[in-house]
Amino acid sequence: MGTKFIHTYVSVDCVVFGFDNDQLNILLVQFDRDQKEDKNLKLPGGLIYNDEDVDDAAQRILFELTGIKRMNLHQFRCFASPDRARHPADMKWLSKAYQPNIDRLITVAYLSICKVDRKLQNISRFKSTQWCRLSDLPVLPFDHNRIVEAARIEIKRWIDHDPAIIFDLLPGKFIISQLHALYEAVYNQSIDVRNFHKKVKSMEYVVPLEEKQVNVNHRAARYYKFDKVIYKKRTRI
Amino acid sequence: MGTKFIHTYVSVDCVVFGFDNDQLNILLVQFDRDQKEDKNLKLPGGLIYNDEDVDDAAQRILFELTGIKRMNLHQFRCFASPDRARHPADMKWLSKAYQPNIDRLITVAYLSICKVDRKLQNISRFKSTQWCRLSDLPVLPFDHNRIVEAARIEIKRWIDHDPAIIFDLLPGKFIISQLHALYEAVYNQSIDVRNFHKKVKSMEYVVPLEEKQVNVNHRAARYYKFDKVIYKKRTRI
DNA sequence: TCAAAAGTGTTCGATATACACCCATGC
DNA sequence: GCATGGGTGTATATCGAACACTTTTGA
Repeated sequence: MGTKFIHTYVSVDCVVFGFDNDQLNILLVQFDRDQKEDKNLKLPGGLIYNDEDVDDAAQRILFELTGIKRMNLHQFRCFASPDRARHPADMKWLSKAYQPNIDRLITVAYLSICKVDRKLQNISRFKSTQWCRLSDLPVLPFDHNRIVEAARIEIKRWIDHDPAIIFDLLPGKFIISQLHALYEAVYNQSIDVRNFHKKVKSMEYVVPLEEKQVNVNHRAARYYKFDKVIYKKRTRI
Repeated sequence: MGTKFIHTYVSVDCVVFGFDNDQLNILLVQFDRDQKEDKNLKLPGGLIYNDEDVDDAAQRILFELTGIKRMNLHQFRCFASPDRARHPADMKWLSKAYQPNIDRLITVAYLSICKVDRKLQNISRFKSTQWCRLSDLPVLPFDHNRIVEAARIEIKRWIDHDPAIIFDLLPGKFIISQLHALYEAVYNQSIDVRNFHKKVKSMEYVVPLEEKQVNVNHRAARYYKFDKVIYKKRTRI
């Protein structure tokens, strides 16, 4: 009976979305699975500790990676295919990074978002972090490509459930066209500009600032900011 | 390093909803954790095997419990608090049911639904299965009460995402008032009868039958059925 | 004829969609 | 003055919410 049941390590993997150049990006980390392979990028993640909840592990890993203490994050799925960690190159990396003979590993996937202009402080064991456009994502190890696909679907549901989180993808001050492009990127469909302006006007928690763009060779756009306090009041009603 | 990372068993737990007497019910199993405790009810679940995906484990456990081959099911959350399996009574039961010294156990929770009038064939190691009204759920072991709470929230999202699954809670032929009561139970709010009839008429996949109630001491209600084929056509457009 | 549940329509407000032109700015 | 992106309003369709009475049946 003792060998019949799975007895396994558990990891968390985080899909951190950012927004830049009218595109959704995700945060990848560089590791050295095999020097011959060109990029060695993967989703940030790691094994959870004894006496650690998975939610806490995800927070910890994101903190180590970005320096951000309490990131907004959202668990969305456990990936546990028996084959997911059996590619030889992946097993080799696991042996080196953790310990030998890990032939199976289940992971709990998290979704998070982060402003791309935020300065990140990487204190993790990964060499470097980098933003990568969702549209030209490389082939990732394990089932990380599948995890990203699932995350793309999940982020819509998350934003539908709590519209405020979309503003975590933008800088503190933003112009309407950025917000517009972001909505288009998240929902992957084009949105009429006039209707979009109307929609934004109806969000009283998106407040216009006095500041406008400078030195642009077209009409300067007004900056807006997201007002958390107004938002919270609203949603309680 | 070897003892730093969690190395654990993994279980699945299933919250199976049924609908009866205008109420949501869930399927519980009886086990014998401790003869002194009165009921010994818990959520159906069990450890996953080596070489088994969690989704497959959930299917297997539900099959053993109900005899149903491919149940409609939906993973919704991993519960992994370090304390969740540390109540002495729970640990005692784990030792007996599986093996000694399980002090930590993470679980992946699934949601499923089942017609309560369906004859269930329990070939699992649990003594018996029984439907229990959600409104008078006993105190359950582990964090099963928390899991049920999370499932109540999740079932709304699931139905919003795929309206067809609500019909899995009803018998093949049903009357509008049953469907009405079901919606009220799931969304936990009262719904105007007239508006509800209108809504049902707009669902062309809910088709009226010739058959009506007999021997009721009030106007006989018409039976309806859910037409899967029409539903699938619709949603593709 | 009474009790009990079935069944039926209209109005209103809010929300989403479709659609095209002028404005400000730097070069 | 022109290229570039910023910003604006109206009309229509759709959807959800509110609201009360008549019908059928068995006892």
